[in-house]
Amino acid sequence: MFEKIPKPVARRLAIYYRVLKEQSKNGAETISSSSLGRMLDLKPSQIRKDLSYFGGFGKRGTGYNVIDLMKSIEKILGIDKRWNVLIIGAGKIGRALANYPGLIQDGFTIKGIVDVSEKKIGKTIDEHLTIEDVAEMEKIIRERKIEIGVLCVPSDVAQKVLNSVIQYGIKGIVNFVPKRLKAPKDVMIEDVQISLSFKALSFRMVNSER
Amino acid sequence: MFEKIPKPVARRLAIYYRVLKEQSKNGAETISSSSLGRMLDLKPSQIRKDLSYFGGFGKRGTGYNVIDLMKSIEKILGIDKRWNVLIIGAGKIGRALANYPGLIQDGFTIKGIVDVSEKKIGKTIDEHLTIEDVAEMEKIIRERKIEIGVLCVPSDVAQKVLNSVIQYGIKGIVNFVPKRLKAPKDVMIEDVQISLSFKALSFRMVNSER
DNA sequence: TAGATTGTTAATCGATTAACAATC
DNA sequence: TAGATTGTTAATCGATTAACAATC
Repeated sequence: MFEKIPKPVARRLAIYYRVLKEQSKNGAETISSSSLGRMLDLKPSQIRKDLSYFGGFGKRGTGYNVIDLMKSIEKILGIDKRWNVLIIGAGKIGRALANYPGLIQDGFTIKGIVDVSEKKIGKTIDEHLTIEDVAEMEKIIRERKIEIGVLCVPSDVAQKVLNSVIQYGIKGIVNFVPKRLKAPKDVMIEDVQISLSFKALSFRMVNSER
Repeated sequence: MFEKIPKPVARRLAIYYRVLKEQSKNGAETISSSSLGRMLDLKPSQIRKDLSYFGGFGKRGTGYNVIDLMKSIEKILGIDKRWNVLIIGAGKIGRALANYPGLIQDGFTIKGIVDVSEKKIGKTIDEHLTIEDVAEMEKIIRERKIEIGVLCVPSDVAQKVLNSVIQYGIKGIVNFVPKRLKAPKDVMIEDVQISLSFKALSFRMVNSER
């Protein structure tokens, strides 16, 4: 029924979305695949193909209506609704994400942040989120209808913590832990591995003559 | 002369490196592509192929010597030396990275963090890094021989800041700004786009039936 | 109608994988 | 020698791109 969608497409849609949002603020009414391509250094045909997996959003001769396409991509990406998010681990990264405006703006609501450390529990982040006890996690997940967990715990406990949150019903994980985690296939994991990006950069800097 | 190396290889090497480091701590002496593959959910042939771009590191019948392979990958990735890093922008993300242990351990030395805000300049992060004035950036980059800049500034000034640091001689950028930045091709940019990962997760959660 | 731009097909390019001879 | 595992080739798979008819 559906044509298979290449993996890189989702991320590119999110990139198109970002540009469209910006363009709509600037008052642009329409945009063509070639102008979008120029802004993003992508081939126009790739943009058209990416969109074509989900429908025909453009008008021949004119291009795409900025607002309409933005709304359509919002639906495709599932950010036309808000997702309830729990941050697990109040270390540096966890706390930095707690009020990350990029997330809050685009459909993600941080409903809580938990940690094990006595010292951290009870502390407030930017006057509106209080670090809670990880022991309360099950209750928090169920009562606040948490759908996405952001894993920012030490590597050695990551798999254990993941197993718990999955038991409590979470279906999506953004994983900041530098470790391959196992989960049932109905649980989606997206890895954000900052230190891999640094190493990839190092590699490119060292091997750039090739 | 050299066979072209597929883009995903650098990141996988960094992943192999992580596992090898772990394994060497556990006292493992050798590892085979199939056991590594099992741990990482990768095909053994992919691992062997990835390594083969850079040499023959294994011994037939036995596998790879853990320490030797680790050292070899360190060289390939360019993390056998230390890189001097400047964090540009002392917002949440910038400050979180300032003492990120994952970086410090694996070859990256944070030599400074700068910001424009009067309020932030002079403040100390974790008792060992002081936020400096972005006006000092040129001096800092030249004197401390900064090679890598970590861009954590607001989107609207990102390209301008990037242009400056490139002028000051920086050759590598880890970009946390959600924007496509332009740079001469001898300057390497690695994008870390956290909000794209959240959107990609949302996409997968919504479209998982497909 | 003429010009612009889409949506889609088919060709190309790039990455992964299976298979197996080489060899420890 | 027999068993294990590499390094490498060739086949397969997946993603991108060019090309163009359709159509606004």
